[in-house]
Amino acid sequence: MPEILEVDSYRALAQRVVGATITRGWADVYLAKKLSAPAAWSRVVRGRSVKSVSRRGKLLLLETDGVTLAVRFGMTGVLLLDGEAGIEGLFYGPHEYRAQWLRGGLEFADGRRLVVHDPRRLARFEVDPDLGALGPDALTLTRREFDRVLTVERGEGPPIKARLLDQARLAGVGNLLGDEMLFRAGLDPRRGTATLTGDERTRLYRSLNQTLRTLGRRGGSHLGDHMVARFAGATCPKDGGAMRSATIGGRTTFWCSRHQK
DNA sequence: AGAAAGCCTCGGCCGC
DNA sequence: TGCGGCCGAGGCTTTC
Repeated sequence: MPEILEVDSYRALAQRVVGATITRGWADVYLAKKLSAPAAWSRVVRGRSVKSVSRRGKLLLLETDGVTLAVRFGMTGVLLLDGEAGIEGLFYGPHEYRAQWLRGGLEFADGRRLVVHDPRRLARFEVDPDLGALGPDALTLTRREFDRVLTVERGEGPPIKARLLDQARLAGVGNLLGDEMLFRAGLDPRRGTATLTGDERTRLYRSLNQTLRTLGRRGGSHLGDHMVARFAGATCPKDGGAMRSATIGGRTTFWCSRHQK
């Protein structure tokens, strides 16, 4: 579930530990998969103090004196601070938290605990992540940056949906946000990226911003207008057209056959 | 039983 | 025809 909006709320939660000193860190073998060894996390984090907290796309960043600690949340990761969730609830998966699904975290000198709850174990800890591998952040994307996101080297380029999900080009948009912004922009997700006209690019840029603001206000990536029609045989809530679905960019995609051209 | 909102790797093939 | 890089498929993992 975590797309950029959820991770941004995790960031806001984690902001509260700025200034705190880490006394202990732990991680299970999955959470530590990108590290040299499972024990590396404990070793690296001990004694560090948190200088600042930020986010790049779906990656949460904790700057400490010396290293940058990062968290990827995968599909079901949630950040908890002393049992308080960074978000309201999960769309998929359980709507409850279980101790057995706490996969790792940090403990501070003041007694607080920041932990990752992740039933499906696709969340990952990282140390000094390569931020160069990520495109510009979707929440602060300028029009100029967006035009670069849509720049294609050859031919028609990938389907526009696939390009929006490509974290190396644009950081933060996941499957649900991608579908919602295309739904609002009235664009067929299968369209080759380079086939978009100037007007369509403008429409999509506005839709991206509007989608992020609106769903941010509503409280999550799963609260988009097209969500009620995310099943086989659904009818478009906007114009009653038949909804279609296919795998695009590796993810299940839904769109309206009538107003998304 | 099948599909799931993320990410990573690999192999095929596209276009120069 | 050769090559680099792009792009999609598949896998990971567990749950409902």
